[in-house]
Amino acid sequence: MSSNSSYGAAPRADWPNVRQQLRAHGLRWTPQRRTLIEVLARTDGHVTGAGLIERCRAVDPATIPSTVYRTLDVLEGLGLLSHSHGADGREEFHVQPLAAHGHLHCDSCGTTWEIMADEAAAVVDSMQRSRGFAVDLSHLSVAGRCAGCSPELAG
Amino acid sequence: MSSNSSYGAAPRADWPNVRQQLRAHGLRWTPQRRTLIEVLARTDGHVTGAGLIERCRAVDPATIPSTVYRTLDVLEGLGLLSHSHGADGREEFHVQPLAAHGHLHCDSCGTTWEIMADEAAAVVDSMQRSRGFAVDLSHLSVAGRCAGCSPELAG
DNA sequence: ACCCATATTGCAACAAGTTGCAAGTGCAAT
DNA sequence: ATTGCACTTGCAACTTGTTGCAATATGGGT
Repeated sequence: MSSNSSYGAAPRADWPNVRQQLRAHGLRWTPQRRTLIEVLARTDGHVTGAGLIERCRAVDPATIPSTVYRTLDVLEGLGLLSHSHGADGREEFHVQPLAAHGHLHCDSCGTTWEIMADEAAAVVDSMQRSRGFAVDLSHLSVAGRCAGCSPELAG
Repeated sequence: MSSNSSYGAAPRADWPNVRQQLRAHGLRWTPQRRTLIEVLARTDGHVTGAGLIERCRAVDPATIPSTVYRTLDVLEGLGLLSHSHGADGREEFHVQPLAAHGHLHCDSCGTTWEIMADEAAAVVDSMQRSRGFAVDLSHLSVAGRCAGCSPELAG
């Protein structure tokens, strides 16, 4: 058995206290949730639902998909993570980093970039002004063609 | 130019000539495609893939899902329609109207609005300038909370 | 330590798509 | 009308999620 001492704890979401947060909401701490949280704590950035299930199975082969998806919902409710839909519509979870952000996805090369708040200000402000609509930046996913793949440069 | 009040039975896609367009691309005209196109010609606005299949079955009960999805891909390739992903990630097809546009979806009340080019100019221009990224407006789907559902007004 | 209310789990069925492949068919040339 | 190529179809298996329900387990109270 490998002693899982400090694994280089990252200052991301407050994983060590998830248990308290769950309890504070009348929710429970279960082995299955512990597994998923262990995986999430090691996760850096984006993951798809399927990817998460795969990693959970590495920890506990008995992992059931529906349980993972449901726990993911709960954790999103607690604000520990958010999800959006990639260009193919598949779910993409994002471990809550220091700031909410959207994504830019190139249909041609498949690369994905993050759009931080200042860059997205254009949309956010515009929708807020013209419609009073509050854009959910963490769920924003913009598709198109990146500079490197643009027709002009590609020839 | 913000006077697009007449948005009714406009000269939508050129359905009568789809056959010619297919042929011009070395593609074929089949009964199954004819069925789907017949349905699309009657369709006004947005539809989900499942919804389209359902309508096709009303015309031809023998309709097979994969065939519909594949034909949809072909038609999208011809530029006759486009698709994006709703807030739940499900596919949403859009019969090509007079202009490409994105969508605004309220997570609270579920209403969806169309964002026309001028409104989306903020994002499009911003991404083009800062990253040389060409946003695909027809695939853009922005989620958030509308004015009517905003906490301030609702409380 | 025991109880109990109810949050969760596991399972199976279902829904929306996607994909590989062999059989079928449109259509342009002959 | 016939032929042939390659575009299409139908089918089945698979992927990603979602949902209803009965069985189980968590955690506060005693």
